[in-house]
Amino acid sequence: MLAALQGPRVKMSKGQEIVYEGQSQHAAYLLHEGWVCSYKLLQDGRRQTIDIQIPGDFLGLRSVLLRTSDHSFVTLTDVEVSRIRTQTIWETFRSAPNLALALLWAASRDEAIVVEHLVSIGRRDPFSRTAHFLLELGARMKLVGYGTASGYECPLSQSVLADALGITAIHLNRVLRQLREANLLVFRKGRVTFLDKGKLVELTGFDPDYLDWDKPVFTSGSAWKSG
Amino acid sequence: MLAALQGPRVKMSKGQEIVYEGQSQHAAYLLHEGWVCSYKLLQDGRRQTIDIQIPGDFLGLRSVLLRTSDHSFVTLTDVEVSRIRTQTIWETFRSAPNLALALLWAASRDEAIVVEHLVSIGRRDPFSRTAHFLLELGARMKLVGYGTASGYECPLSQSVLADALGITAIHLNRVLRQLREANLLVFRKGRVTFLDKGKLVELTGFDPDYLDWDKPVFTSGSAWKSG
DNA sequence: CGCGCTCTTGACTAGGGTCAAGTGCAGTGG
DNA sequence: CCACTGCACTTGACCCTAGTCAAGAGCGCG
Repeated sequence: MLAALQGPRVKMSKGQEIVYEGQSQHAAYLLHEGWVCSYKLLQDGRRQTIDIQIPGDFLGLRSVLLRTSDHSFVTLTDVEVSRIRTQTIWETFRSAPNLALALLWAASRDEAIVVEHLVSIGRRDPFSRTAHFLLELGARMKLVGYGTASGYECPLSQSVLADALGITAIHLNRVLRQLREANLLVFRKGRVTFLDKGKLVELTGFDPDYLDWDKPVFTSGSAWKSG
Repeated sequence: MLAALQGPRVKMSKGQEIVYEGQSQHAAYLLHEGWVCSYKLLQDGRRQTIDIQIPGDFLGLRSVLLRTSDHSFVTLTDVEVSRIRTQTIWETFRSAPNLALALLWAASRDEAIVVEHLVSIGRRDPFSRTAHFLLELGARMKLVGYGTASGYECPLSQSVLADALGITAIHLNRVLRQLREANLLVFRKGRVTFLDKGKLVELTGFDPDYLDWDKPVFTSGSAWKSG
C-alpha cells in the first residue's frame, strides 16, 4: 500500500541537506537506507539536533501541513530515500483512510520521541541522558530489524550525538568514558554495545512503550474502519 | 463548525489532573478559559513541563492517535474545557475534511512549539531561554486576543515556569531579576511586562513564524478542497 | 495570630563548558 | 613504502554557571 505513495528511490551521499529550513513547497520523504538527522540552527551557529532518523522513518511528515518547514535535515551517511508528494498525501486521506492514519500514527510517534528528548535534556543529567538516548536508538533499530538486544551499528559522530543531547562533544566524550568504565555500554568504531542493559534501563528509567504502541486506531473499532 | 465536535463545557478548579499519563480510552479537550500545563514525571519525582496551554489550545490531540497518553495535564488556574470524543474526531475526518485538517494543523503547531522548546533547552542559556519563552507566550496570548504587545497576564508560578525551562526555581528567580535589572522585562504579580521588546527579540532570535503560519492547506489548492 | 504558600537572597559547591594540546587513523600523493 | 594532511576522538587544566542548602520576607487564609 505504501508503495503507491512513493516516487522512485533516490540515492544521496553523506553530508547533503534534504529540506532547508524555511523552504516552501517541499515534500516529505521516506528513508530506506542510511541515517539522517533533523536539526535547527541558532543565529550564532550553534546547532540543536531534534532527532535522528533511521531506515523506515519519515522525513518532514509534519511540515507537509505547514507552508514552510521549520527545521532542516542532513544525511549522516549515504542514504536512499523516496519522495512523497504533498498532493499525494492529501489524496490518500480520501482514498485510503487507513493508510492516512498510519501516516498520522507515524507523525505522532515522532512527536512522542521529541517529547522524550525534551524531558531528557530538561531533567536528566548528561550521564543518564546519553544512556537513555542510546537505549532508545537501540530499541528503534531493533524494531526495524537492525541490531540485536546487545548492540547495533551506529554511524553517529560524537559531535552529532552531542548536539542531540544538548552537551558539548568534549563532555560527551567524558560521559562515554564513564559509561565504558562502569561496564554499562561501549560506543566505539560506529557501534554501540550494551554491557549491562538491565542496569542501564534501571538507571535511566527507559520505557520503550512510546516507540511501539500497538497501532490503536486499527484495533479499537474507529469510524474509519467502516468507512 | 468546531462547536459540533464538542461536548458541553465543564468547569474545573485549579490543581486538577485532566489526562493521567498511561491512562487509556481518554478524549481530547478544548481549553476555553484558564491555563493548563502538560508535563512528564521522572521516577525520582522531578518534573519536566512539555508546554503550557492557554485558551484556544487543544489538550491531548496527539494522544488521540495512541492507545495511551504519554504525558499528563494539570490545571494551573480554574479552567473551562469541553470534551471531544475520539470517535467524533474520526467521523470528522470523513464528514468535514477541512475541519479535520484544522485539527491536524493545530497538532502540527503544537509540535513546532515543542521543537522550539527542545532547541531552547538544549542550546540557549537560561537568560535568553527565559526571555524567549515569555516572548513566545506573549505572542500566543496576543493571537487569541489576550494581552497586548507590551505585556500580558501570566498566572504561572515560578516553579512551574522553571520546570518548563529546565532550570531550578531558584535560578529562574535570579534570571528574572537580571531581566528586570537590564530593563528588558518584568514578571511580577502574575503579569509579564515587556520593557524593551526590540532588544529582547534581538537577544533571543525570537521569530514567531512557527506560531501563526497562514494555514497552508487551505490556501494551496489541496485535493481536499475539491472533495 | 499563625500556618503555609511563593518568592527572594546569600554562601557554597560541583558539574559541565572552554581552551589547548595531543593521539590515532584513513586517504593522498610523492 | 612512507611522509603529510585532515578529521574524529582523547585528555588535562581551568573557570564559570547553575544547582544545593539554608534562611528569611511577603502575603493570603483559616
